[in-house]
Amino acid sequence: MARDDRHLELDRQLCFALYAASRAIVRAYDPLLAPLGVTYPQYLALLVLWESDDISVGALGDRLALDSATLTPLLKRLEQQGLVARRRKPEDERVVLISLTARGRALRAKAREIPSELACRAGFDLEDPRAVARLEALREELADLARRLG
Amino acid sequence: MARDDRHLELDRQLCFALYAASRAIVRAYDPLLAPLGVTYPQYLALLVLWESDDISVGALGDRLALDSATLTPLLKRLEQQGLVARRRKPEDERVVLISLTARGRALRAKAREIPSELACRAGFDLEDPRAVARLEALREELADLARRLG
DNA sequence: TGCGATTAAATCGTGTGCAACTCAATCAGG
DNA sequence: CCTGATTGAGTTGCACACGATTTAATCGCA
Repeated sequence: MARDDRHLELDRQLCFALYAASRAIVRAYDPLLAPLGVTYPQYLALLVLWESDDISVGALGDRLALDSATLTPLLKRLEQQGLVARRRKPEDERVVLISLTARGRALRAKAREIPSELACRAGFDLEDPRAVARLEALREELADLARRLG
Repeated sequence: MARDDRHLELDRQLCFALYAASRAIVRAYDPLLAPLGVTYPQYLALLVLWESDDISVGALGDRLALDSATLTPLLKRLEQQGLVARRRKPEDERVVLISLTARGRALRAKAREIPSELACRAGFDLEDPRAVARLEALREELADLARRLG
C-alpha cells in the first residue's frame, strides 16, 4: 500500500471506532428503554428535562447538540406519550417551553437503574475506582474532541 | 439530588459524550466529503472496498457492523453514482458481490488527504508521536467498548 | 412609529439505522 | 431425490439527523 494511503486505513480505525461504538451503545440501551416506551434520543431529552424542567426547545437543543428539525418531531412524540407538555412562552411567543408531565417525572424512577445496568453489561465495575476513573477519562477525551470539532 | 439519581447525571455525561462526539465527527467529515459526492457512511463503505474489493454485502456489513437493511439502499446509491457495481455470485445466487468501478477506484486519490485534514481540524498533530499514541489508545478503548457491548 | 434584520420553531427533503418480515437460493437429513 | 431448515439480500415501517427553507414574533434603529 502506498505511503499516502496509510491514513485511509488508520483513520478508518479511529473515526469508525467512534461511529461503531456509538451505535453499539444505542443498541445496548434500546432493550433497557423499551419498558419505558422511549428511544435513546428521547431518553437523552428526558435526562435533560429531569435536571432542568420547563426549558425551551432551543436550550434543550444546546444541551444535546440537536436542532429543532430533530427535536420538534421527537418532542411531539414524547407529547403524544403524555410525558411532556409544550406551550408557548407568554413573554415571547416564538419560544416553546417543554415541561414534564406527572407521568414524565414519574418515569425517572424507572430509569434509575438503567445506567448502572448498562455499565455492568459493558463490563465496568462501578465499585472499582480505577474503572470509574477510566470511564471519566474516556468521557473527557470524547467531550474534548467534540468541542474541538464543534 | 437523591443518591440513586447520581448515575442519571454521570451516565448522561459518558454515553452522551460518545453520541455527541460521533455526530460531531460525521458533521466535520461531511464538508470534506461533499466534493466527492458521498456521505460519511458511503465513505466508510468505500474505505472497506478500497481495501478489499469485490466482497459480498454480508462481508461488508460484518466490517461496518451494518445489516442489509442499511447497506442495500446505500449501495444502490453508490451504484447510481457509478462508483460501484453489484452482481450476483455465480456459485451462489443468494450472494451479491460489490465491486468498485474505475470511477470508484479513482475516488481514492481524492480521499487521500481527508483523514489528515480532519485530524488537523480536531487539533491533533500527526507529527507528534504522543498525539498519535493518544489517538490510538482512544481508538482501542472505543473498539473494546463496542466489542464488550456487541 | 414603522420596517428591515434577527431570532425561535417548524417544515421539507434526503440519507441513514434497525427491527421485523419476505423471498429466493442453498443445504441437509431422511 | 425431496422437503423442511437455513442463509443472504431485499423490503417495510419508523425514528432519528441535518442542511435548507419557511413562518411568525420580536428587536433595533432611523
